[in-house]
Amino acid sequence: MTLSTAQRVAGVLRDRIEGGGLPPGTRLSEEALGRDLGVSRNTLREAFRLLVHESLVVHRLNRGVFVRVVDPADVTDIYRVRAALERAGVRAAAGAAPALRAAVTAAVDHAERAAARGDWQEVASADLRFHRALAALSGSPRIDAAMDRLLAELRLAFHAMPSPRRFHEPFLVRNRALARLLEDGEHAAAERELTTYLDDALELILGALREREGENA
Amino acid sequence: MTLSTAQRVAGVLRDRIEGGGLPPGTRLSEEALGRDLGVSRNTLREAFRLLVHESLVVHRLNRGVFVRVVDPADVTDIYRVRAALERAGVRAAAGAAPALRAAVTAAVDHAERAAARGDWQEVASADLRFHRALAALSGSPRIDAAMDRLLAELRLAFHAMPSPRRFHEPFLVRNRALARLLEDGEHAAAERELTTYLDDALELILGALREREGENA
DNA sequence: GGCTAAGATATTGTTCAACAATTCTCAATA
DNA sequence: TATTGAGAATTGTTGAACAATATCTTAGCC
Repeated sequence: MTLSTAQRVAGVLRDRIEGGGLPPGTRLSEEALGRDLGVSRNTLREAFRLLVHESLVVHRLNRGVFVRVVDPADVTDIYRVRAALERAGVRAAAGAAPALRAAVTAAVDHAERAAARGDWQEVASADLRFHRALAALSGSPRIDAAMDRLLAELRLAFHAMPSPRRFHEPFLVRNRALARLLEDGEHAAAERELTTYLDDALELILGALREREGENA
Repeated sequence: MTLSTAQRVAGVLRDRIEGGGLPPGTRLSEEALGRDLGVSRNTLREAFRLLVHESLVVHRLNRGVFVRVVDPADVTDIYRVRAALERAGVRAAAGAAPALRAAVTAAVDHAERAAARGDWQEVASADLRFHRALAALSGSPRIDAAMDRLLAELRLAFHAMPSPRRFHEPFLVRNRALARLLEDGEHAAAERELTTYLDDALELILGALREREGENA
């Protein structure tokens, strides 16, 4: 066993949260969960800390931990950071390792193949990989880790999205265009396109969140 | 008491680490520290998690927690991320809230006053505040938090620096120049200057680390 | 009826003691 | 010198207990 119990428990909870089994806002009771998963409260608390670090849950003193609720302000902020990190990647594209540049194109290829066979879940996943690959062009472990955390947070917000197809389809062609600009060394143009790209995506998500907000009111 | 015991303990350890009382590489024994601070092992472990989150310590399974050792590769990476975040701030300067822009100038003023009276410790602190203020121009809570973590990590590396004056003095005038470019709306020039600025600072630190490396060999 | 306040209940925060699992130490051996 | 293996030391995990805090209930009041 190379993973601690707390790490395994955190893994189970992570899956349940990302799978929708534990919707945003749910309170994670120490006693109930500990009994359910067969671990002590102390170990469960260590698992909670790990998830707090991934910002999948929030911890409120004397009140417990809750599945993170990602509101429109959070989404806006996440896109601000993404813009900073992905732009840095695009800027570094010229001097990036060939393997890192290849990963960008590979992600776009993958997304297009998934779209061709109508697997929109996989398209969504490949799209996230594409953006992570953009940021990874910087060759920075800390930027990679930051992107992973940001995209995990964003996945929580995507739970509120109705149709993955409606959201991802328009961006397939833009991903390809962006990848081509990078291959051709058009860095300034790529940076400009990336900026408007992210702005448009943000607007789409905010629109969907507002709709869902309306439903629940 | 609005702070948990674990948070207070983490605070004590943070001070000891940043104050140099616990040098990089030191192993933090649960039994010894718990006895010293008068808290149980479980509480101490929660405090450790908080410090791991701040990346002041690292946790190795079954081996314990150690004060973080920041090596040249880390410093280089930290500067990569800083460049991404501070450049994003500079880019957002035009539309930033007046209070955020004022904070940049205020930090430069503060540093110059501290230098005038020879308080180089305070100059160092004001310099960090200046760079945090640059990143904060984005108006993003996540970028602010990320910068705080990065600068905390960097402070660990500064322990190896011989003279704060030798390192910070040359940058006083460049800080002022950068702030002025921002005030005058010269954003492109500011971004260029920031890039070379950070490259130069990185070289200086790496040089100092290499020197110290030589001493210990 | 609705509101406030006091008390009862449930949950988290912290400690302790014990044992299991893993790593480290170091002497004996080839 | 390198290796191995037993013993020591340390971390990982558990369960129970009590304290501190939050939440719920209910009695009393307007």
